[in-house]
Amino acid sequence: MDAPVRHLDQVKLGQLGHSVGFLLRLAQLRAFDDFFSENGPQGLKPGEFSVLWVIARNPGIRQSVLGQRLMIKRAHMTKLIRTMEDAGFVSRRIPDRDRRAVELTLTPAGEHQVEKAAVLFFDYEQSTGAPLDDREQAVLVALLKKYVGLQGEAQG
Amino acid sequence: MDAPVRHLDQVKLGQLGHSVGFLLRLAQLRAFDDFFSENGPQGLKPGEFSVLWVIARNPGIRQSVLGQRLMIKRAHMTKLIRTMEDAGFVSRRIPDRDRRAVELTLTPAGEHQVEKAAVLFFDYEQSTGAPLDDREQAVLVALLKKYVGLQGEAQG
DNA sequence: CGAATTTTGTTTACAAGGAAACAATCCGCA
DNA sequence: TGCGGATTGTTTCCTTGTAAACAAAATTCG
Repeated sequence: MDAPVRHLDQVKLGQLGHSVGFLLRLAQLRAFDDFFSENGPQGLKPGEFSVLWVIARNPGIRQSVLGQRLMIKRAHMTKLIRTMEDAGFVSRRIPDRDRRAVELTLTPAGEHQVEKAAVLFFDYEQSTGAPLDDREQAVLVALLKKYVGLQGEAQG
Repeated sequence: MDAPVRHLDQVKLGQLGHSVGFLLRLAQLRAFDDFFSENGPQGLKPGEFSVLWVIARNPGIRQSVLGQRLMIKRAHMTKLIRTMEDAGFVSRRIPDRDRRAVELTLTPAGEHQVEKAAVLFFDYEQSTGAPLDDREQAVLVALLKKYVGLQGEAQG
């Protein structure tokens, strides 16, 4: 116990190894890495996919509501939407009732893109060597939903 | 079902609401927000704390090993360590056996800072209105550990 | 009505983090 | 010994995301 730590599994984490916040960060990085090793860097990035996916299920959704649900800040959402608009995937509409707002819908190209990407996005989660079996993964999902307050939401 | 979605809990997430990757992102943001609403923006940031904490428990740890364990990329670790060094919390030492490497230890000021911050960091997780009870939180932690491959590691 | 406040989105400036190229050192092996 | 490759850390550049100030429209409430 005298030589400096030089190997990964000698590192002592103490309480940190039991910290929800720390483990969440590691887990997210892992999920991210898994995703990118499956689906190369081509195609939609996770954030872009989630935006298109939610617009597809909620046509005409307001930009602010979309941002709140996905926890994307307004400043960032502006850039994200502009990128998707430039790519020809979403169209913006200013409603008459509230001319500050922006209502979002997918273009046909956007619809097509989401369909294609959805297969990759939702398949990799199961197929990839996720170290959890189905039961464990279900429990994890349930706990995370409760943690983030996503319980009785409309999900259809 | 005709008017555009304008309220948060009307938003339909579909499969996305059951996605581990998506939920992990939301959860991490929530944990982050919780932390910053408890402990103001003063003091150590989460990344800085984790670095100091691990150095405290593993004096002389190499910068590369620290980065691997905390999943911090080398380029970023360089900046983090420099910041901590400038703050007077960390000292760097080039060992003779391998003059590429850097061995890290805390200064007395660094030790003191970690002690002080640890209270905040580990207390907020329990105390804050975490929507999970103790049992649920324990299960969540266990599942996350398994997910990230943090099982038999030394944690003392 | 009409001034103060709030909401919505954009812009601008910045911080956090990652990718790639680089320099220095060490290791393997003929 | 010495050359090729791997490791370690740094630098530079770029992407992602945030904070703050702003503009325009809507809302509140006297």
